[in-house]
Amino acid sequence: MAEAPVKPPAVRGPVTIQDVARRAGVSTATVSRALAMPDRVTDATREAVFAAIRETGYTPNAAARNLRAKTTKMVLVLLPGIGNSFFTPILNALEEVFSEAGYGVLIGYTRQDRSRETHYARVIRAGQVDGVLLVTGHLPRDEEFTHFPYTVPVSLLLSEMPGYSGFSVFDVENRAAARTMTDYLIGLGHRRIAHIAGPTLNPEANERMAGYREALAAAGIPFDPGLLWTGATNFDFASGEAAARRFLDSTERPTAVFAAADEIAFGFLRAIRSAGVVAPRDVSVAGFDDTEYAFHYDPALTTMHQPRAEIGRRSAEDMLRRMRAGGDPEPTVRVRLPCALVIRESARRLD
Amino acid sequence: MAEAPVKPPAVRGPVTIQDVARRAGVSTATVSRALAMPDRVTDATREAVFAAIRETGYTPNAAARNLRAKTTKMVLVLLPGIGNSFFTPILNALEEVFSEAGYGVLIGYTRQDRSRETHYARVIRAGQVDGVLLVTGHLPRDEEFTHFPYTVPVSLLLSEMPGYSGFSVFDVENRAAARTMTDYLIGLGHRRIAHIAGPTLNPEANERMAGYREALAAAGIPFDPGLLWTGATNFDFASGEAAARRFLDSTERPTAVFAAADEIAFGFLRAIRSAGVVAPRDVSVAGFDDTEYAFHYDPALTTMHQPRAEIGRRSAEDMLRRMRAGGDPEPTVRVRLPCALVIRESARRLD
DNA sequence: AAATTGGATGTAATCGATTACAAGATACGC
DNA sequence: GCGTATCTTGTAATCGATTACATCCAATTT
Repeated sequence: MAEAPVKPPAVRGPVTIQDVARRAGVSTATVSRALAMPDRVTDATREAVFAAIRETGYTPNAAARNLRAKTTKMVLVLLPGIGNSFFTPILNALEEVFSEAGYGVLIGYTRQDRSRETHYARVIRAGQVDGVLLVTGHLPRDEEFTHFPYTVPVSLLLSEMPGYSGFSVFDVENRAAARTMTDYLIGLGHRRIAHIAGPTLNPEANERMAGYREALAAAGIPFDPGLLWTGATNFDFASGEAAARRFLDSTERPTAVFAAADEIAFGFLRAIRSAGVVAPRDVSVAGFDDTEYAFHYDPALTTMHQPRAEIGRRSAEDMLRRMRAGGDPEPTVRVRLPCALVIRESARRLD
Repeated sequence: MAEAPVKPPAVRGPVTIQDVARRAGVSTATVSRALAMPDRVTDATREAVFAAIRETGYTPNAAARNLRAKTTKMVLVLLPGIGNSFFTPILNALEEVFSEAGYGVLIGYTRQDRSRETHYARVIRAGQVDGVLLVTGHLPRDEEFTHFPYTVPVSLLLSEMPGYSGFSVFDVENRAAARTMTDYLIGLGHRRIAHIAGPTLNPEANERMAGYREALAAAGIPFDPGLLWTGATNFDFASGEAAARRFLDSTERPTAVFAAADEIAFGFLRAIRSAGVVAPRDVSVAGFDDTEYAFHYDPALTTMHQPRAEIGRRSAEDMLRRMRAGGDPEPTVRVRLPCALVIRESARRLD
């Protein structure tokens, strides 16, 4: 008899409200009430119920509760599924707010795949979630989304969908931010400034491009189509590398390059370095996003800070408000946050 | 009459199996059967049911199904909630396999917070998920996890838990990998090799440290405690920066530094660079993980590749197998994958 | 032509919680 | 001492699907 035997949990298998009621000597209704409205039962009853719950290790069955309450306490977050480290702060903030409020966070990666979009649309229609947050840049191509009102509240994060309505939108002032960055580069004395644009079909990418052109125009610098590098299919390293080939092949290279995303800038920086071109010595480079690596890269990247965590937090709070409203047509909101210029090492004053 | 009015969906609000049954002129049992076992109903009936489903836009209610079937088709993935870009490939692979199999992926960030761990333990006990994947490095401190068998299958990813049993474990050969890396640095002519260890309490960090010491011993290099830099609280930039201060203050600096994680290496690289020390010119640096930035950093990082996506995929497949087994005590597995040395630019032969 | 077989379908119980309603108990006022 | 208001608790319906069992009908066998 070397050690005391480990005492197994009192009850194995699913403990139901019936078990608790029997043990506490009350009805299931009373157990339910003791849990939901503790002050509607006598002190003695409450004690007995809680004791029985403790002894049995009871946890209410979620499916039964959901069925009755027509609510699931779950939200679905749809992400594109590529370049995910960018989305991490958003996801983190969302999980923080939602789990605090007792909601579970279901994630779905659509990977731009239509069948995966319909898959998740079915999850929504099946009443498996109380709300949906789209961080994909577009609506799932499914009937669920072709008509307003939707069965559950829907929010758009980081991008808007002109022409559609019925959801809250949380994004940043892409155009103004790109304008600010370009103004900054111009202020450093640059006049031949290239822009590595994001995906052509992406609204944010186009806003950033517009901001870039706006700044040039305001400074009286004629727009040179040869310095607008499009063709990116994503905000990723590869797009930066493609741009680097263009840069290196140029007869007259730009003195500054403004990338539509940090990852694009990193891909660009790495690729030109292989050719012996170093930023900021030989060319100034700026990014957009202020991802965690912007600070830690070499050179530290001058970029526009996007308040990703704040977008996550605020959209989660708005979603909670709308979900709690029940079926009522709770008003949606349109939140557009400013970005902040973060000056680091990768761009410098032109000699 | 400028445009054709948009036709709203046939039915608004939740469509139940009753609605479909009524419309198809059959009983709810038949609808259910037409869906679950199409060959057990006549062609005509099946047609009628499917037509009714199409017309009404019916989707089975998940809660009702879960309640009856005692299954939720959901898995919970618990993550530490810090340094998340490292976990992204795992999460991606998990979502891919699970959603393909019709399972939803619920994420939870524990942030090492006890209350958050119990929160998610309650989610598990409530029968809200059919399986749990822990990527947190430790078991949630909750009664649910103090006794085997658990209510649902549990798997451990990236770390093991000596002394506990009942779950499948998927990790990498940390010790052998660290040995290989250290051997490689020794092979480059280095003898004063420092190791920036991971968190003291982290088993993987300790295995890597053991591999480092093993290699030194095998090469006949006496272990110098002054070159084992502990004190990291996480596998993050900050720990690398702290190590950099130690490096810069050293009277006799090591010629090579092996960091227990890529992010630690990046933090180290950036901090020494501020002091004018450049890798690999002045010091060779190696990492561990092979995160996406290892390739894109400057200098490109020599590191050990951890097959994160494969860990995600294989653990998901094992989990599916165990969940499908129902309540039977399906055997667990122990998968330990090898890492691969990835030679890039940050470490070089000692002159 | 009657008996038997098998396939298709319907009826109703079931999963586990919540909650409207009913009933019982207690206290209070007259 | 009795009626009424208030508070507590129990009974039973309900949420929407699945499925064991019963039933019905047509095809096959004798």
